[in-house]
Amino acid sequence: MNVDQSLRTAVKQAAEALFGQPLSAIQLQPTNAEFEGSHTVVCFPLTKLSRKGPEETARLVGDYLVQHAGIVSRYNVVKGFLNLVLSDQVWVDVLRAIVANPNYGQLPDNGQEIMIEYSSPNTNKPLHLGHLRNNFLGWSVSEIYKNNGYTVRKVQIINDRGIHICKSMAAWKLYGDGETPQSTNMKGDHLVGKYYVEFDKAYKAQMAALITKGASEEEASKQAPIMQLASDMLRKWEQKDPDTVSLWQTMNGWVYEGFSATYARMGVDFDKLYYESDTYLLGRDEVLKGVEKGIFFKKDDGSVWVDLTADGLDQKVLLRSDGTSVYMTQDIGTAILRFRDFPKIMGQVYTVGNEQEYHFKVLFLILGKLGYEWAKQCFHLSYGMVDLPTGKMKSREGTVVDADELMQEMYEDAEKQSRELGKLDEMSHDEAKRLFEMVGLGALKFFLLKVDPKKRMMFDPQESIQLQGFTGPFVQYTHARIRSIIRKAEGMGLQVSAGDLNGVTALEPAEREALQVLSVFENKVQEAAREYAPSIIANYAYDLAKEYNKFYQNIPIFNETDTNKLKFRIALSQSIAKSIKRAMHMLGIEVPERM
RNA sequence: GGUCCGAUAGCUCAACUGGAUAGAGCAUCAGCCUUCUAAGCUGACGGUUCGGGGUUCGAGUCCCUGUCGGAUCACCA
Repeated sequence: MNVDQSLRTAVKQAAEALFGQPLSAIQLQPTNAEFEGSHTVVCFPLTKLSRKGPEETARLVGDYLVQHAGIVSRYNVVKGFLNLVLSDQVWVDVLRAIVANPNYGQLPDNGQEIMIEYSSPNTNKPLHLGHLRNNFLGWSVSEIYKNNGYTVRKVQIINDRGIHICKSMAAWKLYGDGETPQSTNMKGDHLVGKYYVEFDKAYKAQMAALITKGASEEEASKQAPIMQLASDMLRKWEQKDPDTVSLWQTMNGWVYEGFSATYARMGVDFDKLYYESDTYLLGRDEVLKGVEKGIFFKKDDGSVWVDLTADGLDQKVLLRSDGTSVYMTQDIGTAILRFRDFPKIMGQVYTVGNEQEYHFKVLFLILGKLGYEWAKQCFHLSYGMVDLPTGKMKSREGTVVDADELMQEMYEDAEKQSRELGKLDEMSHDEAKRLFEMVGLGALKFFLLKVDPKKRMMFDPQESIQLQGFTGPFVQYTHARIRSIIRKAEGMGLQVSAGDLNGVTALEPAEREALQVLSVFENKVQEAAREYAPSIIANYAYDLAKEYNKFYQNIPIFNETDTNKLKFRIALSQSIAKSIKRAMHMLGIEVPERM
């Protein structure tokens, strides 16, 4: 039973009966903590129908609800706000329904399919903090959609082609001395990234030398030998020169090996990978077809453009004058290919930083112009940059926070803090290690996901390793506490099912309040999908844990001698633990049995 | 310069899409472990929601305007 729904219909009936007119929308909100009640009807909009003052209107509705709607036991009116107190029986029924539903928090299959893209790295350097926000967001939104009843296809596009990878290749060829991940004992992505940095160093030095010899900055940027080597490699790659392609394959292979280790530790995965090297030609074909159909136009130099001035944007290049693809071309091809591969998907979500908002605006417009209906169902999940206290992250200046290093630091810090707290007495070595991983990564993921994705956020390392307050470990700890209770109950032979929740008639305030928070879980799951916002789930998980801790602190469960009440409390605890676990899973965070 | 975001407690973030006296955490201070895990709980302190107008029963939220910060407007990706 859904309390909100019942209340809405009840208020609707009340309004019709009292004022003789149908009511389109009802404003129902949680009651402020300072007043008695759980639900509040905002009565100002009703005054137009009632032709009475807000307070009198509220009282009329309140009286009607107490008399006619079985679930409202009393009410109070503050200004135009009608605060409703539901009978405890209603709350017991709510818990009964939750206990009876093993999938509470997960909505039934809706038959719809959706594709979500995230990660999408370049293959010339390792993943960093920005990628972590991206991956955690994309993975979490996927889980949130699954919990809303969708079939989800998780994908990424790997930018494995282009000048950036040729830069690492050029530097390795010049200075690499045959180094491999095996010979250096380095992760492949880090090794390739090292040569990307080498390239930049050499490039800068060569440019400086040319400039002192009198070259302009632009000339120097093109004439630097190492850049010429990289450009040459790109040309050779496009001509499928065997040596170049082989080196490209080898170095990309190193990167993929490194990435898969990073993804494994991050706990993210994909249903299908797309490679730019496979899709850019399709994109070019589609663009050429568009030229034939008159959707795009060709300039005298042979370059192909789309005119978006009618949509308030500019003209945009789609093929260079030499016929090669640009970023946009590749994305057009990828999008089309994906809808061919997965014909049932209704739309696509692109998890990409907000610096690319313009790009996606243009992409979706172009796909629409090409006649693809699904273009309307494409959504750019645009998220803000992650800032450091020292300022913006810049790979060139070495101020990036490396993903692998950060995860390892979080692990070590979780270990250190756990030891200081003396939490490990009864734990095996393996269990302890799993716990550090859970807590370290949980802290990191929660920290990155608790903020509204749209907003730029600050990553303070000191704050991210906090285990107290509004953090992942706080929620994990609450779960472990509840599990401890459940174990004790099971040890006493107490198993609780929905049918056992009869004999309770009066609730403690702390019980009612915890139950109230528990009861809105599915609303939050829906809201999170609608907003593409894991932060809604993170905030909810925190609220739920916080509310449980209040209950835990106030009411000693096992002091209760009335078996009915005892069972009620255990059922409530159990349900909250399960909901915490499910909510945290939607964030990609595991919860421990003890900590 | 055009367009698009953002600005809320000392710091990091909320605020159910226009509702009540704007809430959490961190930090600071004061309490609570012989009772289910103190990674917890309870209190105190902390606000001209960037400034100025407007809309209405009601504005952090909507409109106008100014200030500050950021992104973007490439034959880069």
